[in-house]
Amino acid sequence: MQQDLKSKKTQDLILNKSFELFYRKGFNKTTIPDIMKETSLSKGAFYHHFKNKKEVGKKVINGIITNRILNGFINPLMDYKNKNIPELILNIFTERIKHFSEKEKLQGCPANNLINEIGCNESEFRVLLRSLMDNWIDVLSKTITEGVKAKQISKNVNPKALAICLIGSFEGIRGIRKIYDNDELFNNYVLGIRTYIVNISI
Amino acid sequence: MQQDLKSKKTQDLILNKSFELFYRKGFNKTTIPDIMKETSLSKGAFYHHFKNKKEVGKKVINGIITNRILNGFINPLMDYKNKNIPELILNIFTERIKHFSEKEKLQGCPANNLINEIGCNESEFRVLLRSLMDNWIDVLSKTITEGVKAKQISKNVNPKALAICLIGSFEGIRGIRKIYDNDELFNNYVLGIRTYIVNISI
DNA sequence: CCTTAAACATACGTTTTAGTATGTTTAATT
DNA sequence: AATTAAACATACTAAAACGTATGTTTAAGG
Repeated sequence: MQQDLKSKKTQDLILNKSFELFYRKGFNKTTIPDIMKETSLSKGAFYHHFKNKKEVGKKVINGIITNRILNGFINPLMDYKNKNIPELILNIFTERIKHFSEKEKLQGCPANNLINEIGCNESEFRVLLRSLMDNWIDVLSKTITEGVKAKQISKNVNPKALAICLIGSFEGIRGIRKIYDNDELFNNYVLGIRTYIVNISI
Repeated sequence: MQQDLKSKKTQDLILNKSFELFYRKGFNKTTIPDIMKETSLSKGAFYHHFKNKKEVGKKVINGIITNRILNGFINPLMDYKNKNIPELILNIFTERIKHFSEKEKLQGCPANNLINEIGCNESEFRVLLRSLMDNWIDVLSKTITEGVKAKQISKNVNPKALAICLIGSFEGIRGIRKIYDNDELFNNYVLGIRTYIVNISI
């Protein structure tokens, strides 16, 4: 049974380092030798545990990347009870952005990077990324619906449309931020979204 | 002098086909043999006219990609006189999206693709893409400012913040759309942005 | 017309990468 | 303790890519 643990540990090491490399260099620019250097393992180890880079990519999406979105942006939406929902949304989409690390500012969103790099070319990645996005959109829509029900948000608002605009703008800005060196873009984004949210709040 | 014309013609051919390939497969996945196959030219021709793929990339950004943004999204903002500016903005950011070709829906925005694929890793690309974005943000901000002056847009609106939110959401949505097969995302985006614009219009 | 240089094409050398095959070590089982 | 299989390491093959070097054709100029 201890062997299973060791196996799991090396697999996780490979997945974690692969994620870091995908995030930093992009999926296509990351080679298996790159991963080996980063893990200090050998090619034999890699091909013993994985079929190829694509399989690693799929597991990274389903594991690390999905968990990042879940922990950072979906789960915080779940416990909306006893909270002001416009405020909750502002917290998630604007307050949080102010505390991003330099790496997160410079390298954007791992999910969005993958979507843009290979979204339309790798059917298996597409499916995984899509269900991730579907889930995010769904949960956010439902939260907004609760906000409307609670009369905290104008009933003229289409919840799914708002959800998609929030997520889309967030990801778009995180992408564009990658070519800048300062926080002006983020600051303006925060301002613009706040105006939007304030205008639809009751 | 006819030789100059021919040279220009082959260079343009290489640049155009390269753009198509970058757009379809991504910059990193596109190889020089790919470009040669597409142009029906030889490697000799390529290296006679260009130093390497990176130089082609820079010229594609400065030429084709910049012109696409200029023609499609910046120049239409220029002649705002005698026009309702909220309406003009809605036209550019929402009406136009409805008439995108299948390719444009599936492959996203060439500029945004590049930004996300190599934005933080290729300093020379960064600079070019940034000045492109700076220009877009600037012109849109000024147009919005005119809208405020003309009392068509609420004076509570921060023009640059709105500009950045519009562009960011537009690019973000064009990216996410790449993993979907239908227009639902676009339709919801259009709804959400319309709500925003209507709310700040006078 | 002849020379020369530009506009290509072809062939080659080198490096990189994916993937495999085979060897070695480590841990579990009998 | 011996066996066996998993967990690696090392060595190798084949393919692809970049870039160059060299050959050939085409067009311009004297």
